[in-house]
Amino acid sequence: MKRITINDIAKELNVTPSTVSRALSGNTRVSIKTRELVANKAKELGYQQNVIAASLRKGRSDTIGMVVPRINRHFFSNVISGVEEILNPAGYTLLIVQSGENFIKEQKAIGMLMANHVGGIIISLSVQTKTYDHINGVVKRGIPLVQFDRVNPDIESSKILNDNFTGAYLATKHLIKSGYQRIGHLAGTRSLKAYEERYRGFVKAIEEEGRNVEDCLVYENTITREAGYNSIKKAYAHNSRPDAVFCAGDYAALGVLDGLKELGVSVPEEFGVVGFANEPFSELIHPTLSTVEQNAFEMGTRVATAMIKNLEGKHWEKEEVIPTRLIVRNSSWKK
Amino acid sequence: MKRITINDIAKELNVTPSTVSRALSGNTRVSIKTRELVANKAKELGYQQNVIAASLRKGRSDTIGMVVPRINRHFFSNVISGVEEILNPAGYTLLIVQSGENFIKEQKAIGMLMANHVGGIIISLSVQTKTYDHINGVVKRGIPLVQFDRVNPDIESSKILNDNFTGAYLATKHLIKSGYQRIGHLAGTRSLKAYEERYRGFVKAIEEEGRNVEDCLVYENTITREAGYNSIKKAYAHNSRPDAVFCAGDYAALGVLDGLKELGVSVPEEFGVVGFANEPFSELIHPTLSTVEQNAFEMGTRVATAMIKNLEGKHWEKEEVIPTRLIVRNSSWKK
DNA sequence: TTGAAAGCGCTAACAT
DNA sequence: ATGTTAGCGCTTTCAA
Repeated sequence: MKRITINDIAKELNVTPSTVSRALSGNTRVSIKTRELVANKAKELGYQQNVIAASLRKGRSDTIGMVVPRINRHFFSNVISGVEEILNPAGYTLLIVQSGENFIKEQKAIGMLMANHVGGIIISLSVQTKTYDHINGVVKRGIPLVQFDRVNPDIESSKILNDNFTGAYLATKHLIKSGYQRIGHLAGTRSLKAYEERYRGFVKAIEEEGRNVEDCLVYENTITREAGYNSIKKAYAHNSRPDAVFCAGDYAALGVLDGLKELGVSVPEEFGVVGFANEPFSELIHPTLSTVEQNAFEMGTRVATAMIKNLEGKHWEKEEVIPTRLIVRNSSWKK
Repeated sequence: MKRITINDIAKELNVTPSTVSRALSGNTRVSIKTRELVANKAKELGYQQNVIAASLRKGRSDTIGMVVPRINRHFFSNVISGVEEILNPAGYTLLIVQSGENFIKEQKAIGMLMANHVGGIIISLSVQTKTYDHINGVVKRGIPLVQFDRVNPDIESSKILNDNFTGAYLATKHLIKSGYQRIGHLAGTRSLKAYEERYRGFVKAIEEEGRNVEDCLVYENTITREAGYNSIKKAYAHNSRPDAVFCAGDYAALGVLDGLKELGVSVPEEFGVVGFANEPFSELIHPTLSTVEQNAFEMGTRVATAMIKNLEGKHWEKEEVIPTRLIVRNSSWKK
């Protein structure tokens, strides 16, 4: 079963391939009649454009590459959905690659996308990434770049970010207003701006109340369930134990709840917990977890919109910030 | 910044592009010395193959297309990871598209993949899909096809399946052995073979005990949390109410637990619940949910392996079944 | 062991 | 409004 090409259509209609090509792309310099003729014949023969040939000729393609750390994270898979929502109807195709939070794989992914001549690249950096030659290479080649969530601020590109600062600020403020006295923070790695911002939001809220951050228990690099569990156990051995924590991630918060249950501490009566990310499980556990919601889907649509702007030629380097929202559930007092 | 082509390398080395092409692909008909020379010059100039041009010329590409209902489902995103684990090291690139459980989008996705001249297609059908011309078109064009999980048995292709039957059988058997008397089943749509099999496994276990399926409460098309909730409420109004249910999905089981909590029925003392899929939340909720685990990652590696076999030319149509495993947690008695 | 030449299917500049 | 021509970068047959 041979594929139908524009030459086949041209022959059947006694016109040249150029005319068919123009007709198919809706060029107005082809008569309406011919355009209809071509369209009908194309449908009749079951013609399907060979986009490979087209992009070779045009020197660019309508495929957009996207590099994410992990596809099976709620946040990323929803950003992807948002991106597709915009990109597909606009005629673009998404090529998704996972870096697996691995620097080498991230480099390879970029190389693969370049070899495939993608029209643009969307990326959220791996935690391991500390050097940026591979990303700069993309920019140097003139390929439109959009960074999101885990971005490098020094690279020239559109950047779409979550409002981590405000989310963290509101979460901490909420714990304070709820009457908790000694509020701790389980932070992520400071080298990632997202976590750094959450830390800063926490600090702002604490200081605004005239309290002293030095008095707060802050654990760094504590984002897994296990780390959360261990840290609350350790905190309880501390002489100035906290009575609430704001966690930079829901998994850490989950670990904290595990530990508190084991210690026989009641939540939210004796201890308040707020997480970050609104993972699907956060409303399913007991008690349900107060958390900060990131609008992943909207982030995706904004990412895609920025990419299209870039593809349309305008040097679109705007930095956009997506608002976050505090969701109060049962792991903290409603106040 | 112009891209380096094999012509650039050829000119610098005073050989022809053909030689460079052969050298780069490791053809032994090129002298070792020339091959080294070419390799070094390629690295020096930063050459990167233009896979678009190569696949146009070769008439096939090393890109594999994959159509899944939704990327943000635990099961599918893990199958994808498994596929990538095998495909990427073998030099293939995965192009992922979501059908969003929508028939039209599924058709479009297939069309897009064909237009991109993918070397093969991997698919798990949408729930809506009832006609199969688009899939048959793939087979007719001679493009290797691998179906997984949600497959159409009549289409000639490799098929990788979960052992839904045994999983369901073991789950139901477990409820019986635990001493529950009247066991119900929340089923999925019967038009999907996976759900049909789960139903059959349930029936087999029931009948094997000399019980009568007609006595069991079976609700069809009940896989969401809400549907699970509603059905348990309805079941409790029933004159021969069940004291256990095997659910074809974890979300329905979650809804059942919601309903039971509201009804003041204690689990597992008065009522047993087993789900299916081992969704991440199933071990986080209270009580933790007994369920049937599907090995999504392994399914992915098997899918990819089957695809490679097909690409290597052998007509590889084997049907493979991945074992499932019962995980007993606190929503049913351990027996 | 290497070169010459053709062509994959399409688009676009330049005719007419 | 349509045709002519060239070529994107690569692979591959045929020839030397």
